[in-house]
Amino acid sequence: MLSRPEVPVAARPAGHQSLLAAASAQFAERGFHAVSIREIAAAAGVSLSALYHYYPGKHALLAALLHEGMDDYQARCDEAVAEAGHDPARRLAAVVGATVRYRAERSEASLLLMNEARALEPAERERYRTRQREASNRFREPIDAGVAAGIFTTPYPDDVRRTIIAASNAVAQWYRPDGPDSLDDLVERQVFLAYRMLGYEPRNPNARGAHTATAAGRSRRRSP
Amino acid sequence: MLSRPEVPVAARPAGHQSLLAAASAQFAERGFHAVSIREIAAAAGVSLSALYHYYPGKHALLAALLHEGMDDYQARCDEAVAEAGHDPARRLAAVVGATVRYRAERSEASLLLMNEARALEPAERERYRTRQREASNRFREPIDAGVAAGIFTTPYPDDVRRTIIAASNAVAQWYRPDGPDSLDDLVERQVFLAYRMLGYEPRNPNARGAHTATAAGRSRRRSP
DNA sequence: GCCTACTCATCGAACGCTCGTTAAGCTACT
DNA sequence: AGTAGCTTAACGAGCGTTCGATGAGTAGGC
Repeated sequence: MLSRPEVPVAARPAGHQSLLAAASAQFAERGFHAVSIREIAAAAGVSLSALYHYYPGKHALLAALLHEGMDDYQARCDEAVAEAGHDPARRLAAVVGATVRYRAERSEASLLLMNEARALEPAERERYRTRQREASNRFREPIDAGVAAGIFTTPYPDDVRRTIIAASNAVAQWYRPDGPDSLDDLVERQVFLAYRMLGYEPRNPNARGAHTATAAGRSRRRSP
Repeated sequence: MLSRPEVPVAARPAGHQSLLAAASAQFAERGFHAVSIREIAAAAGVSLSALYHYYPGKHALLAALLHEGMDDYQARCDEAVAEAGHDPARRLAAVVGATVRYRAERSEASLLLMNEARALEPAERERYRTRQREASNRFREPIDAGVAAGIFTTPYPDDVRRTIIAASNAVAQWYRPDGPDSLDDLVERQVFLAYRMLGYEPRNPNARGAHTATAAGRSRRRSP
């Protein structure tokens, strides 16, 4: 269906893999320009020039990390939205759930996606910004649909959308998987607050998680 | 009252002033490590060494910008909270209003405060992180007070607090003073959404801006 | 009233180091 | 034989920082 194949990754040499892991960790923590390729290579346990075997330069390595992270996030959103059906409230809950989960489970990649795009070279940055806009539109669509259908009664849908996005993204900065918070509960609370801001009244508000995600969405694995 | 004097700044030489302005602009747009001190000096119209007349190095320049921005933000918060009295709802509205206004009016400084702290050297970074925690506690205090008093009925005060902070901070990234949005209206909507999430019912919800800020807070100038 | 001493604000030139990048070569497998 | 997956060694550019000098302003002693 999509242009991206389903299985073919895996066969990445260990050096390549550890290079990506080291670069992702360092870029996310300290920022693209603060990290030298010598530090990345050392952390990955390979030589400086291994990087140039896989990428034409430092910027291309960053671009690869960003696009790969974005691919992953988009795939998760696609899956969640597909399960959600056509009800705007459920569609929005699916996007919020997928986003919060990605920010929490892949916080390193999330920090990269959110903070390091400005280090890309202009052409690549423009391509990436387009993908970011698409991601932001995933929230806009169900909100506008719900407002048009009259089930979301907020007078300020744009402000609500921006607030929901900001809150979901912020998860990458504070959530710790070893903390007291269960991720499922966090998603549920985020959706609850989103509904509150939208002025949405779920039909059976007492059913735990009725509008957050399906069981399949909660304990997710990429391959069955 | 405070240890900071009221008038003595002003007498900063033109070179110093333009150095700070250039550094702030460049650091905010491209990040600390992406900008060389030669670029800053060139943009400021002074020589490289002028920087070393005022600061012991590049990192100290960043630290000065961050602390000065934080001083400014804290002073605005102090003023707004002092005007708000003791009602938790009004106190929270004052903090949200001061924050949103600062993020909108001083978006360059805000981006610096939010994104560039990680470039500080460890000791200075720790000092700065403490100030950030203090700023975050300005939201916690009125929320907890309102919950304790029973006027905020949300079951999730921590999530609401994080969402309010994230939404207020995000203003620095999207608000444009030449856009269609009036800043006063934006503040009002942000406070409205905060109240919604908190489950707070203002006594006269139709009074425009009744709970956002006083007229003095809306059209503010530092000196009378 | 003027010389002296000193500080402030700024400059140009250089230093040593680290950066991203390149070139050339070496295994080990297919 | 050829390619995939690296290696060591070097290059030039640009980095943050340092040094010493210069001119303008200014306060104090005579």
